Amino acid sequence: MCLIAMPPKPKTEIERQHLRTLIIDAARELFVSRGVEAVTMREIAKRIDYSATSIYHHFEDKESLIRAICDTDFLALASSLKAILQIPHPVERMHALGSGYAAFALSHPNHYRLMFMTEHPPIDPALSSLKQNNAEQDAYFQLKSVVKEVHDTGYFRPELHDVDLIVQTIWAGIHGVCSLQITMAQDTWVNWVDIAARLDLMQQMITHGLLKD
Amino acid sequence: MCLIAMPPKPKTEIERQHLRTLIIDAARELFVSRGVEAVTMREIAKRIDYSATSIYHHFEDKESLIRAICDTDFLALASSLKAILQIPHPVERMHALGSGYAAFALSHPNHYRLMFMTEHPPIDPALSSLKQNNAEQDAYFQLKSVVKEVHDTGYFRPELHDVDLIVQTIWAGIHGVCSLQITMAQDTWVNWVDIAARLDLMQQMITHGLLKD
DNA sequence: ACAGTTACTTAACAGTGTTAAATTAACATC
DNA sequence: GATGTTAATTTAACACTGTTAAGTAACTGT
Repeated sequence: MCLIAMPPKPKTEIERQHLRTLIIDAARELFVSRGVEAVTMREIAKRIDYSATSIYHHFEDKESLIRAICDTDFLALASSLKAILQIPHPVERMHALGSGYAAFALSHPNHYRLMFMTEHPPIDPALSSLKQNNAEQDAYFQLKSVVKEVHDTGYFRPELHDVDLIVQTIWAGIHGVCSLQITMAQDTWVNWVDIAARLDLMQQMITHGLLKD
Repeated sequence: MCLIAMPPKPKTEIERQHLRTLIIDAARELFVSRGVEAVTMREIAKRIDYSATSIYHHFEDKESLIRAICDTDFLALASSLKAILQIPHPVERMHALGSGYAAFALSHPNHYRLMFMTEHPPIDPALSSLKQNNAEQDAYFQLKSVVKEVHDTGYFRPELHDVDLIVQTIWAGIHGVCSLQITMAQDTWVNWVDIAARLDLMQQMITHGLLKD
């Protein structure tokens, strides 16, 4: 009987996975509530009653842990947008994707900050379980598909041809509203208008700015 | 004669200011080239041949130092836009302000990251030397003035009335392009189009989206 | 029964921002 | 001119960080 040190038995792969997700979940919860930098490895470990060192058995370093979380969050983002892909009219669908994306960003600000507002070392695709160009897992691809359809149907202004350019500009617009809200909403220098109104005007700007009259 | 310890004489206010700006300049240079988090207080001190501790005589902590730098950078941003305010036609001027802002962001990415992409504790206006609502010092005010003029001249779509809302949306658009570029340009997941083209389409989106046809 | 592997632990390292306790120099006063 | 005060700066130290080395206990295969 071991009361203090509680050591180990060789584990099955499934048990290893279990601890791995235990770490991820604890870390995510802490990261999300207080931000990545404020949370220490020791704290994550304490939360699941392990020593800090044991995290390093499952993740190379803190950055890897962060990216593992990002990975599942990219998936979560794409999943949260899946239902929208059912909307029949492509322009409506494009609009709804923007709103859905913003809803994700604003309701998971710390996830979002991690995913799109902090620089990460270049991704080793081998380590990521995410499938690029997959409508279930790749949010960029989801938007690109819709934009392509809107383009093919001839709704865009005639001078607009580069689908990637259009996608990246729409993305930038929505991202701009969300990221400004996340970092600067507390700032008193600016007299901030309601976020819903800002998002709405951005959407108008996107439609009026890109679509034929 | 003191060779090693080189200690102090009571300094005049002007000499104090001198060391203060010495610290700021050294810190800025390091921050800008490698980012805030990567630079240590000891390193800044070594750069100007002082001990780390002496920085704390001039700045309460690292965050204060960072904000002092931000402060001068906000001023630099507004200054860099001053010439644009001479452009006679308000719509042209609005467009040029967007380009000028983006040029600043993209040529000083680490300043920009500090100014608009990282959360700071709420500003104590007493500690800031910046004058709000001043055309020489407040970039938000600069844009707002132009937008107001465009609005008063009746160029905006008739349904657009809230000047702050318009300003914040234009800002979000340009900021979105710039911040996405700064954090994600290295990301290989997305097939990035040339930044100039993205900026250009955003500007088109702004004009077509907000102005009367 | 014994080695080897696995899963973990404690201890330690090198570094961080920051603070307390000297140290030294110039000034003001007697 | 000695003396005490004050200001500027230093070295030493603290509490903490991510991370690594070295150890330990339990299970496995032989």
